[in-house]
Amino acid sequence: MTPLRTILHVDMDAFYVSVELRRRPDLVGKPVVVGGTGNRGVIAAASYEARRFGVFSAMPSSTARRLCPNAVFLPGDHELYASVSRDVHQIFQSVTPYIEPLALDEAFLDVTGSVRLFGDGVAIAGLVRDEVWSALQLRCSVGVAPNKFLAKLASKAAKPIPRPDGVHAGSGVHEVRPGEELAFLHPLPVKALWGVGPATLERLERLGVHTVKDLADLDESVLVGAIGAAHGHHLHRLSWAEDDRPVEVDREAKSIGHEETYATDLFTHEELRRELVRLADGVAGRLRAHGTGARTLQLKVRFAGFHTITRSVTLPSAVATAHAIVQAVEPLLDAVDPTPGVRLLGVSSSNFGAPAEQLTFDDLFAEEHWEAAEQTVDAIRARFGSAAIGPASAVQGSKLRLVRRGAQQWGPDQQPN
DNA sequence: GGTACTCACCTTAGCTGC
DNA sequence: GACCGCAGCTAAGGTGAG
Repeated sequence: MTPLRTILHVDMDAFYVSVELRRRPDLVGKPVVVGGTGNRGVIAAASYEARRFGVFSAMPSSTARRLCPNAVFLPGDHELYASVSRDVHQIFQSVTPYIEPLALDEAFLDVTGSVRLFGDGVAIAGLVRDEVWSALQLRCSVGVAPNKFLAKLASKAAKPIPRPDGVHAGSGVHEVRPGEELAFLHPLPVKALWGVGPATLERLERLGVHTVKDLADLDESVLVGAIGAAHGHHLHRLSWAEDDRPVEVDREAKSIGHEETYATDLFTHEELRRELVRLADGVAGRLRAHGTGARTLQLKVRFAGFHTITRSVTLPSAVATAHAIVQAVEPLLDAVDPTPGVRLLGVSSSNFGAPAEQLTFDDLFAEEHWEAAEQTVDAIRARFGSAAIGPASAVQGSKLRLVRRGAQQWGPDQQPN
């Protein structure tokens, strides 16, 4: 029997849009979307007024334009949202040190040890909401429950509701009390469960499972047979409101990667290599910032028809320079036929460890020089910005294009005419 | 016909060493 | 030398989340 916990899930309401509205108050109450402005972009966030027209995050920008032609489309500013997110987390810190960030706009808070100081979970949720509003002029919804999974569903139940006739205010805070878990959980559609996406939903519906109760009543062995052992056991436990995962304060990243969709497809190895150098440069910089290196490097290629392949290589020792990453990944890229057209290229790194431990003396000597050079680049970027300097081989002729991290978070921008 | 980016985790298959 | 079972690793693809 696990001790009773009080977990909050705090979810900012239309976060990116709300941050934009602070500097564009003239747009308050209007349909506003933030995301990729180009035809290959997607929506990152939509105001509740835009949601009334069926516009939601992750929707292709072109679809959103069709559904809501009057919406104001704003390009995203990832660095600004990250900065505001840090301000929000400062407020969380005032009620508990046990914070697990899930994304820029949401986090779990374990406030079990804070109730004696601040009151019960609902009181703490109210405190957080009030402080976020008064300090930052941002709204959030809070779920209160004995575990993470229920807290997350509860925060969703507290959200504003966009309907064709208008936006209806949500409760702001929703609590699932101990003993009331199944009454809250079982009527929900099964796709509300964390871990049920389109593919799993289709398999579950083939078994006649539509609600969480249907899933709970299903024999666990049937579920495991349909969706696999790990996933099946996990979902079965969730359907009975069982979730003892702790709020993890210091989660270490296990992979670091960059990928980019291009406004127009690439057809030559020369173009691909140039993009590979840019991506490797970005990945290497982040590896060094984390004070680590990576042994496994993965190349991702998405072709014009959306078919995607991955190719990976595991090195004998970890690397942390763009030079070494390009050396490792380039042969994988050379084996790819780009003639169908490449719309996306990505490089990611995993299997972290201290770099350059097992190299030969000659390798080490050369790698040390690259590392020193790239550390100098890090220092220049820290002072003058990430677009101030970059590898010459990533630049074509006079067309300097050093995109800062997050600048194309939601797809390529609209192409100038 | 339209689908970004980043990260985590799982499954399956193949290979290697014992 | 051939084969088996097992564990561990790697590679590739898939799924899901926010």
